[in-house]
Amino acid sequence: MSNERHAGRPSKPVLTRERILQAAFRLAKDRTPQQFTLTALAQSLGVRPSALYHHFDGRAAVIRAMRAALTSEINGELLLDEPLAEGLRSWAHSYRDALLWAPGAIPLLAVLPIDADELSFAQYETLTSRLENDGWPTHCVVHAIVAIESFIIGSALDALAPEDNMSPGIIASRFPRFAEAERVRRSSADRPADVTFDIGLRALIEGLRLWARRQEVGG
Amino acid sequence: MSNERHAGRPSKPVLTRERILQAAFRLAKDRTPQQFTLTALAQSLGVRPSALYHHFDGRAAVIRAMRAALTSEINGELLLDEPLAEGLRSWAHSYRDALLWAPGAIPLLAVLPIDADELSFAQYETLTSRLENDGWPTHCVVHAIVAIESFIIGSALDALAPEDNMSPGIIASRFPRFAEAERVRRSSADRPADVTFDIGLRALIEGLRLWARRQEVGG
DNA sequence: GTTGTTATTGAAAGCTATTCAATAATTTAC
DNA sequence: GTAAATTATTGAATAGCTTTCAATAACAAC
Repeated sequence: MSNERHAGRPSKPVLTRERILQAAFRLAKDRTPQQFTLTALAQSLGVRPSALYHHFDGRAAVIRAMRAALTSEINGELLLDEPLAEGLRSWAHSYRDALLWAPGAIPLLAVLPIDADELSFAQYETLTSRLENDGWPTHCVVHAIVAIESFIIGSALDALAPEDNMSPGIIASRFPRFAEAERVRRSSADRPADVTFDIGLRALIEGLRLWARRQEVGG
Repeated sequence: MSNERHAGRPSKPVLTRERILQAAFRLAKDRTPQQFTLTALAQSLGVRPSALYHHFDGRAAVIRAMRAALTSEINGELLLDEPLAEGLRSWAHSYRDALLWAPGAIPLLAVLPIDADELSFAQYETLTSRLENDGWPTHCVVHAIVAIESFIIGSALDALAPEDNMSPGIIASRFPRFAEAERVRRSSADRPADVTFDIGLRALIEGLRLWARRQEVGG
């Protein structure tokens, strides 16, 4: 029972950046950002909060590292799938999946100033090449990328909301048409938020492609 | 100089819910969520933090009230504009504008569990009616609404990022095609985020309309 | 005028992040 | 092999946060 640790360096190292990050993601899964504290993180690792400062510069640094870890989970290779629309969709799904893997982390990340990293730029470069090679005018490319990314992030936030968020319940009688439409949507086998994401994504990509075509012709 | 206030009820009431909310929005404009504290809010009102508890149940209640205020800024009437696509676009712009009016509030709101309120439901009901009257199949309606709303929220978050967020700067040489495409986008007179939002919104609406049409025919 | 209600201050408890000295184990240097 | 340096932890201390509650003073009702 002498699992007690004293002050001083432990015989076997207790913490690593990886272990801390793992615990951070575990914690983020079922905590609100306010409940995501270094105290709780330390406790889940059986360690004092100050010990974390040997591996990270503080709470914000932990969260930045989490974002980097999530970013690296996005599979940029998928962008090369054929045809283009297919590659875009696969990549977008991979992006959203990575975000949803740690639900509690999304608002956490949304709150920090975003410093686009190396890896994100690499993916943007790939995206740009694919779009341009497919005939998209240069001035359309970044608009398309940002629009898709915005949709992905908004959809991830939507997926966080409780599933019955859109069900008026008692209010149903006062908003009958919407209540019925929502009932229909929820009758699907899959999670409504997932279905909506796929539908919206396809629609957005198709709409952007049509727009880019018109830009091409019109000048 | 005897502006000093003692303990005890002041001669003229110092606080009202409205005054507190005004100050909260002012504060949210240039503070991160972490810096959005009741202490700071109280100070900006020349009052002690505990005084706020007479008007709101706490920090979360203040933020909820801010969300309600923002929601009421969204102009649902615009949904009735003709034609449908035009109404949708006006409404979406009004929605995003309301969010952007208090930039610091967006991450704040994104963090709280979202309890859709009366007013949101009313707008959803209007939306549903418009779409159905325009021939959209019932099972398409809520997917379309949620997709558009996700895009709006994602775009609002995007507009929060520093403007030069996407400019690789020194990294330009390593990602030449993207760097050039982004340079072109930023050469526009308007704020890039605003332009992208309008483009993406049109594309999304067009894509959704095409999809809904196909659903109509195919069953 | 007394009594009750209201809106504030002030004090206190219990969180939090962060800093830094103290400590002990390991690694390095000689 | 031992001394010195480095490393990874604990423990204590500070400062700021939210929240609760008693104390206070003005106003309102009767």
